[in-house]
Amino acid sequence: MDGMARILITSAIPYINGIKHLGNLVGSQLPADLYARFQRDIGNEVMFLCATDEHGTPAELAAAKAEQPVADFCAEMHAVQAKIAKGFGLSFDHFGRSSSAQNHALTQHFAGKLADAGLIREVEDRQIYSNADQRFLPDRYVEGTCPNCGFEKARGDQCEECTKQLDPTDLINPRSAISGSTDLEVRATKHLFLCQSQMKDELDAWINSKSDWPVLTTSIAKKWLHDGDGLQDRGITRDLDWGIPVKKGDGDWPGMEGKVFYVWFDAPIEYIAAAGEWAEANGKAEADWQRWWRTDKGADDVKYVQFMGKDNVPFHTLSFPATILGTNSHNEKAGIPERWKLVDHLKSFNYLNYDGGQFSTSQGRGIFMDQALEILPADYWRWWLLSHAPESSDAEFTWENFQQSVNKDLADVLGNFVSRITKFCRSKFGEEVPSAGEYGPDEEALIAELTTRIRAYEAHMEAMEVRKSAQELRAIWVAGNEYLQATAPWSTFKTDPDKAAAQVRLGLNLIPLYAVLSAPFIPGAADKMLAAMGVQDRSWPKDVTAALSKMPAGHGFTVPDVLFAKITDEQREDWQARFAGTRD
RNA sequence: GGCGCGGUAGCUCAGUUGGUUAGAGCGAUCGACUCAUAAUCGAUAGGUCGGGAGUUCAAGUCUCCCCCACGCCA
Repeated sequence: MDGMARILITSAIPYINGIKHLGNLVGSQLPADLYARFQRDIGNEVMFLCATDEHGTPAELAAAKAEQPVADFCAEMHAVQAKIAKGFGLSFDHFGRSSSAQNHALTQHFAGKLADAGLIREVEDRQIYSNADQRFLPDRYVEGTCPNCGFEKARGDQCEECTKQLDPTDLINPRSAISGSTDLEVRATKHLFLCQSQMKDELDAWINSKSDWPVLTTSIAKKWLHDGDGLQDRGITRDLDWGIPVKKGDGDWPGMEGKVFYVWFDAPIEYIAAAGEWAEANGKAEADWQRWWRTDKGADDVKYVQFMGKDNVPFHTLSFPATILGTNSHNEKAGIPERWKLVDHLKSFNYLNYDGGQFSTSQGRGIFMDQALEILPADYWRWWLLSHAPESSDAEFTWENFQQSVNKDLADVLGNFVSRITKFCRSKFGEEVPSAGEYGPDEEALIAELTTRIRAYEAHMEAMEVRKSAQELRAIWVAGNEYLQATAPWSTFKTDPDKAAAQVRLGLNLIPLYAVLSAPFIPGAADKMLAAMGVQDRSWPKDVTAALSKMPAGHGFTVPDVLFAKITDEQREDWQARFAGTRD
């Protein structure tokens, strides 16, 4: 916190196909937002980027189901996701789209660089083509009878009944999962593979240098690096219409006409492209976004942090870095200055389960982001999800736990604190900060405790220790209640009104302090607190004594409405029943 | 089957490079207060740290075996 640091933050980009559930939210976007808000609040320069991941077969099929052109479908779903993200207070500097012109250009650019570097090879392959659908079918979109167990709805990649790995050509009576057509044929096709295996040692050394990354992150990466025959090359193209056309930079790629890049290749590049979209949307120059991503153009002092669920770790620790490292080392050899930023810290999360099972997008099981906002304000969800973030292991959402935590932490400890001190002041001194009395040992002790705790809170936030941060913040709220309980201004008032005035003055000043500290977790309530207190100064409490004088004697305020209404047993039971099944 | 992450009070979790009587929040019980959203504050109870063996002066913390849950891969 000495000097202004520059922090680049990206959250795993959600797939365009439908609204995400709370498990997705807590695994990437929400903790990323917490970190972004905190870094901004302590005065650092932040670029927080996210986007929708729009390419691939699932998007095409969802669009077909909605009877829409896929581009229209994506545009519509992007708007829906953007609106919900806003509803949750996700403070992206830009929420982009992997289908953007910027991503097309960059993806083709990187592919060209990798080809120049000798890191791309062409592979002849035979794939199932559906004449009725007029398209190649990805393995899992071929259905048929399992040759192993006879299950009639086995998928071309694996039989879900006997779990045997399959090749689509193994299936008996194969048919298209899209149209049901049996008019299928095997056709020869050609695909590009990224030669990750060539970069195994470089990636290994890089991962090994990251001693401060979560164990979850490095263990997944090392497993992929060393398991079996080691890191495998991966196909980066597909025979689809919807996607980024395969090109070598600006030029054509002979033999690859009509093919597009595979989503996992273009999706992470969208992190970079989103910065370009940000620049375009805000009337900025190329240099303005490049200073975040190009180490040869000012991004050297940027700290880049990624947030994601554990399922995304392999792509972010191996495939995307292979793209960046391969490009950079090629440029170095060729004497080209262009260098791209690699991730500095990768914060990964386990899964959040729902009431004894998994959240499931495909089965519609659990609570989805739009539904969550329909029943409660974002702050309730933000607080519970973040204070129970699945950091060390999978975590579980239950309605009982949610009700209990939220009622206790938000309504009783924080909300009621604001309520009790403002109402007491109003009844004894009116709606302005009383001026009489001086601070004494009780107040000094409180300030000392708060200082210690705030420093601990900052350290946890800086380290992205989400649960610990929440715990410390809660302890800071509790300290206010302890102070009131110990000094008891309602008693003091009877014998020494001046002293009570000083106690109330301090109590009131805790509200804007709490608002600023809590804003990364519960931005909505923080705004309400500051507004009610008539405080515009949102500066971070580097000095607690100074921070506790934002409401000087005579400063007017209003008693805010109840900050957090409690969740009643009836509501809980109602929601429990409503979200017990699956969504259509 | 292989690998990975976990298995610590009723519940959710902390436990740094092995070191005095294993901690927190919630819940429970008791008490204090009555300003407040029947809120708050304090105290107490509750754990052979999944099981077993080993290393060590000393192990929740290291080693080995086993059991359970979850995940990834075959």
